[in-house]
Amino acid sequence: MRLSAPNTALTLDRSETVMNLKELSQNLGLSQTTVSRALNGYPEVSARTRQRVEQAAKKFNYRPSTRAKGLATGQALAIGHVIPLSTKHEMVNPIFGDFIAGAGETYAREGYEMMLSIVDDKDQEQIYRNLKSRQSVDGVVVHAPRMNDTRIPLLQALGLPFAVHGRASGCDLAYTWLDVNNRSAFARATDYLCDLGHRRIALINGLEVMDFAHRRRMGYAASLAARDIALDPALMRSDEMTEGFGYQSAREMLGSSAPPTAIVCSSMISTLGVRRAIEEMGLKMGRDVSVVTHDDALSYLQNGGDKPIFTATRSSVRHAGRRLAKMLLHAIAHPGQPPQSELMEAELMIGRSTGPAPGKG
Amino acid sequence: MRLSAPNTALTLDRSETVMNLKELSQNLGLSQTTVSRALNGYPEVSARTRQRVEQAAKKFNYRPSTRAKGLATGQALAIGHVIPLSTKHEMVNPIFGDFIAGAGETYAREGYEMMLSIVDDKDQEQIYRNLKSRQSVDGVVVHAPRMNDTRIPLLQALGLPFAVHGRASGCDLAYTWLDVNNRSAFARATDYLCDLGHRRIALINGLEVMDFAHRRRMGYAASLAARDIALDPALMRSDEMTEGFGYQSAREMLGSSAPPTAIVCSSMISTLGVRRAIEEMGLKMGRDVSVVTHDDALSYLQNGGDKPIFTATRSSVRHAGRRLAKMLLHAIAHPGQPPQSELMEAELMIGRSTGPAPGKG
DNA sequence: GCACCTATCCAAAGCGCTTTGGGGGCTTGT
DNA sequence: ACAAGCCCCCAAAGCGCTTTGGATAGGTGC
Repeated sequence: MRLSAPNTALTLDRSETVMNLKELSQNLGLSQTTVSRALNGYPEVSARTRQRVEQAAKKFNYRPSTRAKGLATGQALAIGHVIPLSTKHEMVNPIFGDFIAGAGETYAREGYEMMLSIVDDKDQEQIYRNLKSRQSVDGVVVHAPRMNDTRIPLLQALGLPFAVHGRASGCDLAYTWLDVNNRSAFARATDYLCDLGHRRIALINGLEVMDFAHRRRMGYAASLAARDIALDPALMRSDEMTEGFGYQSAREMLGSSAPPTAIVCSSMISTLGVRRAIEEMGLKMGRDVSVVTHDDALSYLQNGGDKPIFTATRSSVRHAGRRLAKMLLHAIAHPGQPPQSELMEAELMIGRSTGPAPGKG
Repeated sequence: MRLSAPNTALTLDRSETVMNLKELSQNLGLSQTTVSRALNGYPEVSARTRQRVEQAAKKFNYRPSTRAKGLATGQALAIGHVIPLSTKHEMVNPIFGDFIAGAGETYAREGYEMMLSIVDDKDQEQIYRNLKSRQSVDGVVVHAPRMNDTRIPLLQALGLPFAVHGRASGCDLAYTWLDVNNRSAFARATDYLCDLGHRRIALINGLEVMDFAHRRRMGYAASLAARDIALDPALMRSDEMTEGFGYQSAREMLGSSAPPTAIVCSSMISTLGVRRAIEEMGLKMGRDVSVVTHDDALSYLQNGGDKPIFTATRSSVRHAGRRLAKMLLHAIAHPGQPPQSELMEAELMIGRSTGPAPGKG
């Protein structure tokens, strides 16, 4: 016997069937053409008729089938997000949640859907070809671009509209992108530490095949170079930004014979590991070791308010999602126009994790 | 004047055009029927012809249009994931990334696509009705069920196949679900602490309108009750599981006149905040304060290997994603069958964050 | 009163696929 | 040699929508 919840009793029967345009128009005694036009805001329909149609549509809970509409119009009203899966740790970048939440807001507002594929690097090309030839999306967002990323020329060749979250150094094509100014952010972070008297400044970075990580290192290096501080390979680490990586790196570097007095770290998550290492070693963050991190403003990892825990270069990845989605939809709606791009400056927020270099206060 | 039609724009070579069945079959000198059958593995096609067709399809990079195929078959070959956005902090649950990575694996293997909507609670019902009437998905995954969750009867009434990640207490309908045994996990965690001599054990829990959080508290309470330890409201917190919440709660409770000697925490993220509080107060985790957390085995937050940092009840949310996706696809493929469900036991991993109660070692 | 608009509405042709209902050839059995 | 039986293949209908190219009716101007 089927149990019935409060309001389901009557709906169970009719519920399985979905009303279509034909039925709706028969119901109204109108042609499909007129009903379609009424609902899509065409002018060839009298106000009275339009109102009747809209009421009936609401009453019968009618909404056009995406598939049929797409087939007829040639649009998918969907955007694909292809999220690369880091093969090494099978890691899904923790920022995707927030980025996608931002993008999703925009899509919802514009009537688009979001299609997600999480794929291994080796399958990337196939996926894009699939998306194109199956025509399941009107465009795609490229996540986590690498240096000389091959996806960009591929998408351009395929003629599938796309927008990149970040940029790809070494790729001189024109395309739609939105990026944080990683270079200047990390230069400023390093400058700030230098100004506090630090000379041995470590960099705990993401994988440097990733474009953002490469740019961050450039910024870091430029800042040190400007003060004639030589780069010390022993103070530079680069890997996937897990908590464990931050811990491990900090632990090793701080335990070495020539430890850094400050650390610049590429991710809040890794920074949590850095803090763990610092405290485990009986040091005090902000006094014995200064830390600057990059903060993507993730919803579950707020870096304090007035007095942030960490000094950080801050840029909301969620906001980036919203913006980039808009840019892509714009590009899709105006195919002729040259691609837009946007470079956002991160703000340097001074928190409690930095202080004068030991012995220089 | 009409602007350049879609395929005449700045057409980079041939790329803009996508081959369709008609062209492919003309190219082969076969009917669409035969080509379609050849590609879909029907037996009415000779091996030789099938091979010819497959080769041509590969050569021309032909793949059937999802829309057209869906329209013809009535299937969407897509699953919807509707992710509720916590209105309070606009927070996207950090476990979604890993869950979705797991589910995505299954979908990819079975030829399904994943459709994501991130929506405010108030729009939930509309979204599900939309998904149903637009027929854009064959089924949906319900995330983050609450107690007496209204989505379950709604989906049942709509006749849209669904699977729930978790369960909804108070909902006595039969439906497909997969859950961790939260109650037993937290009972065991609490038992373990009690066995170590702890009597003042705090609970830092998720929002208790969420079903999982409610069950966890039940487990915690049952364990204490079994030892005649009274519940102390001052030791129980419940909110969204951010790092800040963990910090705040631990800070306040540990700083009170009757502090806990142990803490059970519902999330690794919050636990990082708990650790921060502990260390900031000059206490030592595992000696002054014991901590047990629940570990969803997120890819970027590994809890050590042989000697985990945290004692934890562990259950891979990614594995849950894989499994639940399979169960949903099964339900879709076999509409008549009664719903499956699966209760996974979390394993209790002993780490370095727990030790005998102070003064009882 | 007649030609001419304008305002509304409609029938029918696709969109690209699957699937039904045949229908030619070629092999068998007798 | 003829009918039956297969094996392969095809033409055409249909999925639910949009859109083209009229058609109809009522109002206008002369």
